Amino acid sequence: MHIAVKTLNRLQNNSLIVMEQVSLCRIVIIEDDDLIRESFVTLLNENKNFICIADYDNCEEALKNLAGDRADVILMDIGLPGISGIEGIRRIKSAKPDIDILTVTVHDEDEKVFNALCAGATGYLTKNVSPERLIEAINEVRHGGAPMSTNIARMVIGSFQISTRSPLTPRETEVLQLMTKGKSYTMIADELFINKETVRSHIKNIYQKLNVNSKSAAIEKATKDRII
Amino acid sequence: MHIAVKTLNRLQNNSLIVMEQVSLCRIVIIEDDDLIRESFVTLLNENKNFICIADYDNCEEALKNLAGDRADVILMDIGLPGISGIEGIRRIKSAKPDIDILTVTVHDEDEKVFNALCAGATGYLTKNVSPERLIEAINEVRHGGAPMSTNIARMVIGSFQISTRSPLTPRETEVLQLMTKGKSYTMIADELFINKETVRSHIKNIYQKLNVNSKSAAIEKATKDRII
DNA sequence: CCATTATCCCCCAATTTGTGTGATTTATTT
DNA sequence: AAATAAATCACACAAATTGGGGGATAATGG
Repeated sequence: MHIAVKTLNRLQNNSLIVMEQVSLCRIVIIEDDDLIRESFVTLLNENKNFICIADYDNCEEALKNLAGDRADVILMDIGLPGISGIEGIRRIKSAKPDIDILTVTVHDEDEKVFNALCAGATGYLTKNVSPERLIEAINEVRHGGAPMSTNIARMVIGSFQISTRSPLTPRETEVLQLMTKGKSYTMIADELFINKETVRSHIKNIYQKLNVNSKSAAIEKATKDRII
Repeated sequence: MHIAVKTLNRLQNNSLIVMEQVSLCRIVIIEDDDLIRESFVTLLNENKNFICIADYDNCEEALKNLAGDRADVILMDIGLPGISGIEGIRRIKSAKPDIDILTVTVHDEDEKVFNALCAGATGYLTKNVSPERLIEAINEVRHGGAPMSTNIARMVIGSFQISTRSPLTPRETEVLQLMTKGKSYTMIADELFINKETVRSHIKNIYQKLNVNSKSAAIEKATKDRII
C-alpha cells in the first residue's frame, strides 16, 4: 500500500466496522406503485439485517398501524394519493419522532425536497437509486447519517449559499440581514457601530435597488433572489 | 440476479458510467499540515484522472496564484493561520465562482460547517475520510454532487427541521413565522384572516412563553431553539 | 369541569418606519 | 484629474407599529 494511503488510513477511524454491527432493522414501506413497493420488500427481506414489517400504498393505513408496526425506518414516497407524503411525514414524526424516514421518490423539485426535509425526513433519495445504495442508505440513516442522492445534496447545500450577483453592497447586505432578524433601525445601528441615520440611509438604498418600499417586501424579494 | 434487484436496476440510470468519463481534473490543495497535504498530493497524483497543480499551506499564497493555477477543484482546510479558511472560501468563490471547493477538515462544529457552506463550499468532509471516499467525493463534486461526511449531512438536514418540543401552539408558531418575514401585525392578520387584535393577543402569549419582550428577542430565541 | 386554544376589543405612550432633501469622506475606476 | 461608488451622518414630518395594560367569548379536549 502506498504511503499516502497508509497515512490517510491512519488518520481515519474506519467507520465500516461500526456499520456492520447492525441489529435487525424493522422497516415499513409506503409507496403506491405496486411493482416498486414489492421490489423494495423483496430486496430488503433478502438482507439478514433488515425485516420488512409492513408495506402500504397510502399514508392513512400506515398511520393507523404506526404504533403496532414499531418501525425503525420508513421508506416513503411523497407523490401519494390521499394524504400527501409530506403531510404523512409530519404526522409520523409528530407521533413517533424516533423513526427515521427516508424519502424515496421521483420528485426532485426544490419545493418538494425542502418541504419533505422540513417535515422531518432524514434522507432523500431519488428513484434512480441502486439497490446497493438503498441498502447503504438505510444503514447510514441508522447510524446517524442523512443519505441523499447527489442532485439532492447539491440542492441542499446550494440553499445555504447566496447569489454572487447581488445588487447590494456588503454593508447593505449586512443591514438587510439584521432586518431579517427583526431588529429595529436603532438596534442595527448599535450592532454596526454606526448612526441610526446611516442605517436609514442604507435602507433607503436597499429599497431602491430591490424596487420595494417596505421591510417585508424587501425581505421577501431578498429571500427569493437568494441575496441574503 | 434476483427479481427485485432486476426491477430496481431497470428503474435506475446507472450513474457510474457517467462518473468514469471524467476529463483530467486540476486540483489545488490548501492545508497547513505538511503530512496531510503531501499525502493528499501523492494520493491524487496516483490517479490518472487527477492532477495536483499546486499545494499551499496558507490562503494568501493560494489566492495570489488563483488565476494561474486554473483549478477545477480546491481541497481546503478551514483551520488555517492567517486568513481563515472560511474567508478564503469566500474570496476564492468571489473571484472564481466556477471552482468547486471541498472543505476537508477536523472541525465539525455547527458554526464552522454552516459558515463554510454559506461562504461557498460545495462539499464538506471531515478528516476521517478514507482515500477512496476522497477520490469519490472529488468525482461527485465534478458531476454536480455535494459530498458530505455522514455526520455533516445529518447536521445539514437537521438544520431544516424544527424542534418537536415547542411551547408554542400551531397558531402561535404560524404568527411567529410571519413575524420572521418582517410582516406587521396588520399584515399577519390579513394573511391569517383574523383580526389584528387576535394577532396581538397571540404575540403577547408568544412573548410570555418564550420569556422575551420584543420581536427581535423572540425571533432570536425561536431561532436558537429551532422552533421556527 | 377545567385548561387550552383561538378569537376579539379598547386605551395609551413610545418607538419605528417610510419619505423627502440634503452633506461629507474615502476609495476605486476611468 | 475627474467621475463614480460606497459609507457615513443630519433634520423634519406624518403614518404606522409596537409593547403593555386591562378585559371578553366560544370551542375543544381531556
